[in-house]
Amino acid sequence: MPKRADLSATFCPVGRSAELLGDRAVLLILRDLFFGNRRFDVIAANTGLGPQLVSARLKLLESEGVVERRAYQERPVRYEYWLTDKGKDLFDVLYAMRGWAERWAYRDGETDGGPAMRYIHRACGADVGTAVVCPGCGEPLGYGDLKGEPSAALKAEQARRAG
Amino acid sequence: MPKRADLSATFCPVGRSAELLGDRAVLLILRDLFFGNRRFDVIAANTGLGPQLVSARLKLLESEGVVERRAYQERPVRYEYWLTDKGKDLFDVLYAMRGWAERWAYRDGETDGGPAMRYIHRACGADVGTAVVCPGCGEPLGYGDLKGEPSAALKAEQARRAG
DNA sequence: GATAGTAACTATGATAATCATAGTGGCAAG
DNA sequence: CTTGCCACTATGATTATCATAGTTACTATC
Repeated sequence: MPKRADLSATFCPVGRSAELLGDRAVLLILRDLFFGNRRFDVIAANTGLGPQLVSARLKLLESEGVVERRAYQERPVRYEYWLTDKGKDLFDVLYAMRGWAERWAYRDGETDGGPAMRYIHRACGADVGTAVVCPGCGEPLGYGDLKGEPSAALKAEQARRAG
Repeated sequence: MPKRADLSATFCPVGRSAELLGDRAVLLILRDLFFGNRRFDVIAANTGLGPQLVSARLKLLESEGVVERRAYQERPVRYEYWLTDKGKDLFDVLYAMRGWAERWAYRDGETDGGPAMRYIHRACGADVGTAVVCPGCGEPLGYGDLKGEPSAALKAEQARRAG
């Protein structure tokens, strides 16, 4: 590839987002961060990405202010990666991607009846399906309002990757 | 690059979406399609992508059932690209990306006071800001419910690209 | 009827991002 | 003092991307 064209100059908001989010590695790493995986090796294993790519993307995300590197121990110094407020605010995007995939990206019989990832509204306990507004209580759904539960098939896959 | 790793095998819904959406060119083309640009050359000019990339991605989107190619004239045969239902359902993702960028991706003074792209709820006329539920009437917002109006700066940029 | 124009692509070659695999540095535990 | 853990960096083959130019199939103008 040549140097990838720079979109940060555009005034279009989708273009600006695409500059960061139009990258498979970035999306997968963000997914893991939202899932609560904060360690380098865990992210690398679970995304299936090589360490070089993970390293490059985490640096990028940090420079964009989406991710923050925190030492969780000295001697030897070890780091974890945490989402900043700007990063947490990307939840809506990932949640929309998940909703679309649940509706369109699975063949019949591929999931065990339900969605690949089930979300429960913490406030009222309702299964929200793929809605952006809780079907139980009508509240808008954002980061922190939801509790995710992977299906059996997804759990098995994650266990396989970690192992 | 080597052959890009295949994510379509994963059970994770974000992974499946990322397989298609984790690509700058795909996102930009989708943006244009939602904007109502359906002609090859218009899309190429407005996205700034080379014709080869546009061609490859439109073929991909068509094979994924997101886009449909329709002849709008015979002799010579000319095609337009239309979003399918599966494609239109991606609106939530692009809208979430736009919302995030409006909140985080502009420096002060870069936009002329308002957002780069303003959305009005057709049903009640309210400016929805970056909300997923109309702040005026409380209805959830989806594709077709909104009317977009680019800011002066964004309009100027689009005119420049088209010219 | 030769030339110019339009729309939707395809062809070519240089560049650089990606993957797989292996290796490094700092430290603790056995 | 060897093994293991964790967070990376280094290397080399592969291939996607960009910029630019060219092609195809017509219609319209001179």
